[in-house]
Amino acid sequence: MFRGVQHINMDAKGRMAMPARQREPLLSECGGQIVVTIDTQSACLAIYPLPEWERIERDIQGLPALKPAVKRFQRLMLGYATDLELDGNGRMLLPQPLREYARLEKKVVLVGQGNKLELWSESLWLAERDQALQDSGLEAELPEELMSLTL
Amino acid sequence: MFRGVQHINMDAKGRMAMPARQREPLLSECGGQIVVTIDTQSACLAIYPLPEWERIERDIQGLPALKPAVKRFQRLMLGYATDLELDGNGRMLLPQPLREYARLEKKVVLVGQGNKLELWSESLWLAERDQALQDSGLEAELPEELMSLTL
DNA sequence: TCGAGAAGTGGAAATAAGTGGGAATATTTG
DNA sequence: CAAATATTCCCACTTATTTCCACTTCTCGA
Repeated sequence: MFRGVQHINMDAKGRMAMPARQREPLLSECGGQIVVTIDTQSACLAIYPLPEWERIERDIQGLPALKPAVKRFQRLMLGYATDLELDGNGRMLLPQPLREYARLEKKVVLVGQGNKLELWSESLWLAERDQALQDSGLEAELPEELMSLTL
Repeated sequence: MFRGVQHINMDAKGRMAMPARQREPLLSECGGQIVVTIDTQSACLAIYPLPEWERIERDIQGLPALKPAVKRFQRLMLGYATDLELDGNGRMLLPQPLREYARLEKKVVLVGQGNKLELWSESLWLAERDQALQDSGLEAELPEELMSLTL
């Protein structure tokens, strides 16, 4: 399970050190083999351990490809999906197309989401977070499902 | 069950001694494994014993993620959720993103809330408490659910 | 009121993590 | 085919984190 928010610096070569806390599970679960793709809803990347991605990939390919919207979704998710390995120092080298998609600069944020990690540019993450916090302030805006949660 | 309000000092490294009163239940219930996340309504943190958090996590992940407001809520709650353990001296080390979110300085306040603990900066806690006390004076403002309580 | 034990606090040393640079290898291009 | 450029791999340094130990303060009981 991936949890926690971490602020990370990407170096000039596009390398990013995977924080030790997340590195352990990645190495033990899949020997450091991961898949990175885009999030089609937001300008961020999704990072999966290889076995988890393979399950998702099957699900995506099982969708009815005749529907144009589904087909487009498949193109994006599967198209951008890229195999990566952690190098000897536990760093990931992010390919340029992915970096561009998520507008990643030096400062990035890694966010645990249970079965996957999300990677954001710091500025976009802060904007997203503040929007979410505002939402929570306006009770009227919240879907009913949220109101009935027992926290 | 966590009860009581306690004023605590955080040291320069962000370490905070869990009061002995709360430490017992935490150690027996989950071996000192806890999860800390943010409260999206207020600038404070929520501290759960791991098993209790896992229940909540399931509930949150079961929500309809297609609604943008729900997705944002999930990102925040799951993203900030961080595993922690009590160290040999019964202290918690709070990660910086969480400390920043709740604006925690040296003086913090730990508030028992039954199944969880809340952690506040002392100054924000005092302001929140005074506000809550004022609200309670104005009966007209209180939701119906409150009015029907037997205290 | 004094003493013993528990709880809280602080800091230093050891270890681990993060960062940057450079050399070697591969790739592209003229 | 050679030169220039890009990529990968590896090593070394710096910074941060963790662990451990020792001291102080508080609490409870005699």
